[in-house]
Amino acid sequence: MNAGRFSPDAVRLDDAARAGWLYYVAGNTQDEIARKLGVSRQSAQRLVAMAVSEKLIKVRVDHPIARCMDLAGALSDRFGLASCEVVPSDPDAPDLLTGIAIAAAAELERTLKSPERRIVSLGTGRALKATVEQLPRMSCPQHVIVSRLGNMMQDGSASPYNATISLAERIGAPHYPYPLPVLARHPAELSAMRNQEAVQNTIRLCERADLSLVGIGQMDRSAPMFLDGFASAAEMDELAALGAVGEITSWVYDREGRIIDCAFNERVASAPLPRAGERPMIAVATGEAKLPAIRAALVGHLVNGLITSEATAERLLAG
Amino acid sequence: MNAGRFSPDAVRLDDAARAGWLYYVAGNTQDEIARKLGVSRQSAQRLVAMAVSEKLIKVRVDHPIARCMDLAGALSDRFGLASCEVVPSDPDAPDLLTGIAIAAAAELERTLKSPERRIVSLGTGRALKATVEQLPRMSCPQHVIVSRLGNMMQDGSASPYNATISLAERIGAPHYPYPLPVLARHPAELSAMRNQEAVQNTIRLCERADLSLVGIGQMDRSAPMFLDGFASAAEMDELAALGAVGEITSWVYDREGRIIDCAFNERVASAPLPRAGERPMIAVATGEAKLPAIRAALVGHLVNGLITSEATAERLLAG
DNA sequence: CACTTCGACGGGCAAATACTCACAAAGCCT
DNA sequence: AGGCTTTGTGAGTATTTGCCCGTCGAAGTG
Repeated sequence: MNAGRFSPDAVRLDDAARAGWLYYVAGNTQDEIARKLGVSRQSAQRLVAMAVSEKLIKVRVDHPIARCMDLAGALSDRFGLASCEVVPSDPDAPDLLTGIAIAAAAELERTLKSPERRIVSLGTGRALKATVEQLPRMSCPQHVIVSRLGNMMQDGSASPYNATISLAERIGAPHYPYPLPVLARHPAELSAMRNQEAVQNTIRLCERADLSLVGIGQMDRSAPMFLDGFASAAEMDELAALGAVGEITSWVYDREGRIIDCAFNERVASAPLPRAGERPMIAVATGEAKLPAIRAALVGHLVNGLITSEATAERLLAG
Repeated sequence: MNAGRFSPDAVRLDDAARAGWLYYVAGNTQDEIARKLGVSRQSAQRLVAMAVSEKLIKVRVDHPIARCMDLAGALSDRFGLASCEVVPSDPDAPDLLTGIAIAAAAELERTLKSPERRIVSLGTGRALKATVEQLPRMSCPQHVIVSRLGNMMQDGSASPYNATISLAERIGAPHYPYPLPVLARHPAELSAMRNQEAVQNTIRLCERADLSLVGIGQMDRSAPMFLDGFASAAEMDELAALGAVGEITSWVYDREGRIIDCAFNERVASAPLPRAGERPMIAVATGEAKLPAIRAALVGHLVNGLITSEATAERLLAG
């Protein structure tokens, strides 16, 4: 028999383990445990509580979702997120948008269910488009949908993946498209544009949004920004040289999540991106290619929420 | 996305898992869960209850309870066991399988965690079935699961309590069902069966198993063997007259743990039971009714490991 | 199309559980 | 020894949980 074996502490811990076993495994009530161990009910409660606080009780949830919640918790801790959701990946198609779109739609739906007026601001992109498609039709004339960035290029042609209009249509809410192109031709033009009453108003709405959903764009040659023609190859190279790793509503940032001070960003007409606000600003993004962009956005607190896939969450934590 | 992924049931189960995680792992109250998931408190309660009833929640107590360790040590000494585990009993339900199933699952898990290939052989019975249910899902394609005995009666109907298939499914490992019925009709038939290539191969796997878990059957009128229809009342009487007190994978033995030389055993098709091998052969059994059967198995070194309950351990040592 | 059945929902309530507080016993320092 | 801190205890109370039951809507049926 070793020394500490019967020390008061050890005996008490044994009792705690026994109480914890009777409670969690055998399903007794604390009253029954008290009777069986011959102590008062309050003591039994304390023993059970001790078993928990001393980590004697290990609980695990045996469902794929559980792993996702573990990952979500870890991401929240690591990056100080107010909200984080991780969706199971299909191993064969880990970056399918459907999963995160469903999760993002659920988040959106919760906000829209409110009877009080809510302002929802949206970015653009495939992920958000898919999100809106997952939202059931509902009637919410009390809310307002506002776009955080323009819908067209300098030449007036419309950008695809505009989620604002579809969302507003789907839920029957008034909406505010962003009344500017994505990029101004030069900084001077931009400041003139910004003075317009409608623009000011829209930006104010964005600032007051009760929920904002944005996509995250990577900065390599598969960048949405490049593919959709908002930036030329030359511009992409230039940005890459400045350390750009990602963009949110066209604001280009570096690997620390700092909006880069450069010619391109000086032409970005989108609503300003507040750093780490109080209000939910949630990124909806997944995919190997977007990893550096997502990581930087989290590090720089450009967003305080994330909806992503299991595979991406794992990579984010590993890196 | 596979078919069932978004079926209503699956979604509900996901929510249940989520609720269970938030409740048991994250320590939320049901009210908080309700708010987070956007449902009423009552629904949250139902989800948590479902997570429990669907066995999504696994609890184990991580503490060597002194009394149980004493009993385990005493049993090991007395019967020369290589391993012995005693789990606390609930005084009002001393023979609950849950407790020993959790312990056996933990043992099994230790073996399965190995990156090298392991061969695990299993018997049948309620205890083993419960054990497999306690095992978390994991991915172990490197291991092999093999059954020590058949899964069906002479007429081809399947026996319940088959643990091999569930285990193999749960961990995604290849498995070898035992390619014979439990009993042959007569010894001649048996020796013909034994010559089959598949049978030889399966038996060899059993002999090389790195871990074997078996149940223990008593031989009175509550015998699993009798209740499940593998032996008639007449056969049971005959065996009792020959001094049978228990059976392991259908091999019937007497109170000294000797396999009885009799007509019944000559028809048993199960893999041979090596006496006191080097490799772990662990019995998972508890209950007043099984006492003589367990004691004899230990005395005769039919097994070299035991997982049982506190109450049973005490009785074994007392007798 | 009306009717029945079934399952889910949420309100309400009683039981179970967690927390607070005041007190007493035990260890500890001076 | 005496005061001090620490730790456990029981009583009382607030919170949380489990369950019953009436209601409602969807799906099935004649």
